[in-house]
Amino acid sequence: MAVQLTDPAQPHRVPGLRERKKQRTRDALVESAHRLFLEQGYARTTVDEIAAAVDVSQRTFFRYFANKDEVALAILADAEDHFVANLRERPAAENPLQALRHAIVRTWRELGGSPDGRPSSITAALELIQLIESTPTLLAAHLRRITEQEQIVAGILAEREGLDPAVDLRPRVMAAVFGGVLRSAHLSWSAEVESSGSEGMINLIERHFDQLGPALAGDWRPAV
Amino acid sequence: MAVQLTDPAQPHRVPGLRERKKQRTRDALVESAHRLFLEQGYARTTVDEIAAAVDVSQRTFFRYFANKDEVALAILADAEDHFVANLRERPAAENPLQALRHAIVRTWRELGGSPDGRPSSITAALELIQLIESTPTLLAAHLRRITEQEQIVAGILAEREGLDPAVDLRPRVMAAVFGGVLRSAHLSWSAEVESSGSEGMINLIERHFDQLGPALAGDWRPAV
DNA sequence: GGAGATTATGTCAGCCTCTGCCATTCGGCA
DNA sequence: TGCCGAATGGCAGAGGCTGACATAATCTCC
Repeated sequence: MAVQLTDPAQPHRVPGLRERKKQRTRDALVESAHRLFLEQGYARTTVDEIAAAVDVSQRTFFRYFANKDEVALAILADAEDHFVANLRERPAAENPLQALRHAIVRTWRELGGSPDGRPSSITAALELIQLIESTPTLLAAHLRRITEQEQIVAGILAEREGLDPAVDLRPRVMAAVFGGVLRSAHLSWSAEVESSGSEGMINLIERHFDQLGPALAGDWRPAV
Repeated sequence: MAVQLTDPAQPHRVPGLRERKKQRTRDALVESAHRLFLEQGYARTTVDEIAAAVDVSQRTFFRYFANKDEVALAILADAEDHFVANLRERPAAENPLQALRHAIVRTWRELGGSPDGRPSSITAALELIQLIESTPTLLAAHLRRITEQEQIVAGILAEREGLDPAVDLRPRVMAAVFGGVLRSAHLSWSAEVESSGSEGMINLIERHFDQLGPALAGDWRPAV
């Protein structure tokens, strides 16, 4: 989830200088951190370096991000927000699995298709996924965030279907399954030698979804 | 995975004093750490405290465990080993989903049923699961371990079915789904006010598995 | 436009996790 | 008994992270 630094109570007011400055500092920290992590690795980059790159004290860094993980994973927050929004907009006619699948594919397409001003939020996202898969510490933090997202997804699904998530287990099970499939796709993607861009990622996600039915089917014998 | 400190090359030789001492130190560290974590919380317990409780230097602690997470999660290693062994022993006639389900249920029954000498490895495991769910740092580390386990599970499934895991996505998808279902069950269990023992856990796992089919089914309308 | 209230930032001290290095001690074994 | 390798302890230090306090920047209202 992208942090909302501006006051949400006054949606149409131009944020003051203070807010704009904070946003700029935050963005600069995320960008510098991302660049440094890619250049020298996550562990070999210190918080002091990141702060220095933005000309800010270390203490200030920790006022923007609770820890080093957070600044690294911030890049995925955008995508996650998009996904949640997309899921909420899926037509009621779709069943949960369809809605999830369409929402995630659409999210990747949106991020990949439109270079929205910035060079590309998608490039950074894909770079980050590779970094995550090769950095145990980051992977752990990422997985925790993912499971939090799953709770939200479960809530949306329950709402869609008019179910009480405290009683009916299906939303949570579905969200967990979805999370698993997605993680598996990410892993496959990052393991590829030439990790293709968002097209390759979308392709892998689709293929993994396609295997969900066959995997759960009783008999695996007939080859894929 | 329970660390094997004794020399595996000579299975029938009585381990020497040195090995036994190391095993005792390790066990003591795990036990003390677990007790302290439950008493005062994970974050509020320092490594120094744990080491002091076993009368060992901090430096020695870090020779046994790579980090603080590891000593906490060590308690689940036994259960994980049991599970992997159980999965390998499932008859070939069972399909993957059945094999996974039976293996995990059997694992919990074994741990819960036979108080094997020690007061109860199961009690500690259940306590730990609750601790994990209420401690973000631990949860992150736990999730990372779980996903590593999933790779192993995927390998076993591929072997069972005679598939090449590099080509066929089904083993990995199945392993990821299984991991998701299990994690969901753990979460449900730990959220219960009066978290019943292993019986309650087994019951929840069964119920979550039962919801797997219905969750993936097209139509959710007919209530559970 | 300025006084005073808010808020962001910097500095500093300090705790905790984790690591490398070297000296010492302990168990295994001839 | 004496030697060798393994385990341990102590120490110094890097790096993540936090609380407390002072300073500087912005905002608000007159």
